[in-house]
Amino acid sequence: MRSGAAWRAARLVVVERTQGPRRDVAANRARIVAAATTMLRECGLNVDMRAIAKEAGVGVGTLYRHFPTRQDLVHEVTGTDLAGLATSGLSPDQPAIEALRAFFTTALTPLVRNRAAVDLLANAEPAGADLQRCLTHLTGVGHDAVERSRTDHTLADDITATDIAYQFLGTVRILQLVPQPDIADIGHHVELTLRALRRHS
Amino acid sequence: MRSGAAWRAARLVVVERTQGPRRDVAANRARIVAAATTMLRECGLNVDMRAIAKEAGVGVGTLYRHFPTRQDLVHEVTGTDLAGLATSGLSPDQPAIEALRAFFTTALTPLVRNRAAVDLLANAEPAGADLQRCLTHLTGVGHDAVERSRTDHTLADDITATDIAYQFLGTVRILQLVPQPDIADIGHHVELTLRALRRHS
DNA sequence: GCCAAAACGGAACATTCGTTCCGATGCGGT
DNA sequence: ACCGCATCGGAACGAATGTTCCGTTTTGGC
Repeated sequence: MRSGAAWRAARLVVVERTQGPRRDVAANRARIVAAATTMLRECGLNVDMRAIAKEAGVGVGTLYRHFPTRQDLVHEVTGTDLAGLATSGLSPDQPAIEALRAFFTTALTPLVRNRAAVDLLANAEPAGADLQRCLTHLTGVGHDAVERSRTDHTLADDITATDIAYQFLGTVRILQLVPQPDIADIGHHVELTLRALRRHS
Repeated sequence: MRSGAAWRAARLVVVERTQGPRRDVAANRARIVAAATTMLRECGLNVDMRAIAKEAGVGVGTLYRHFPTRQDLVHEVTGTDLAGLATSGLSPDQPAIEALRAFFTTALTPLVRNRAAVDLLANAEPAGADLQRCLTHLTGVGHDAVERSRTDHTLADDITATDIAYQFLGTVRILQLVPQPDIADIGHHVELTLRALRRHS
């Protein structure tokens, strides 16, 4: 046990951090994010944290200091790829059906190259928090589309906002099943989904 | 250690089993299947084997003697509920689109009350053996439908057998997301799916 | 009732994976 | 160059879960 005098001497060296984080901290964080991005994209949500740490060239302790839980890391990485879904809505000045086509295509295109993001939407437990948040946003978009269709009548009358949200997630699942989907596959399956929603004279 | 004479005496009692399994064996197997059916239906694929054994009133050892791996048990139980999918095809003497409606409805109705079966189809890894087998059967049905449509022209021209299989699985995912789906929900979402496949004059 | 084989129960083992802990390391201010 | 503290690496922990093993119990033919 240290004496009181020793404590006082030690305290003299206490220093305020003048600015920013240490250089190695920032570098490690960047390497972790880079490694996690690559591995989550390629392997899906179920990647071992140890594997990510190893790929990043750091210890698991370092990984957990930056991202206390697995979910924190997943959010950091999938946030980018889900942005097209989370931030965008229907562009104005278009019929409802065309706006939905644009929304679906824009949201799905970056998704299909990211297994983690697809897993998040296609395989998550129906009660999961992430999926619920996503459903809320999608239902909001669906609501806008139904509203818009009240003037342009491009959607079938029996389509609800919820239907649109579910159809989106069903399309995500379908694209997860297509091996190595390309732009044409996305276009085709979006087209089929739109036929389910569109008004047919 | 036993003497040689004792061994010989012991061997005299060896007897051929005249017929059938022991009574308790059959009873235990039945109880295991019953418990597993209930729990898998209600809780989905991720039920603890210990919980199934406990529910059945047997030890885990007994469970594993009857079903060496979890998959064996799952197959035993979901087989019944997937039968409508695995065994049935398109009924004859109907336009392709009507036959598909009947097939989808018949296959989906028993499914939605069985979380394990839904998990198997809606959340399985795209590369999983179970899903691949299912896809094969669905594609076969899809092929028949496309073929039939060559004479009755009730499906859109650009629909392929694969599209039909994917649309079915997309619908399973949608019904998994609907909270407590009833017959009306199944009918509605099947109807939407059929609009994606049907020819629109 | 006796006994050996069959079946049983459930503790123990093995593996996986998220997370925590702590002694070693090295950055940065003096 | 020194030294305290932030940071590091990775062993260790704990929980969940599939599977095995073995001492005990039950069954059924004699």
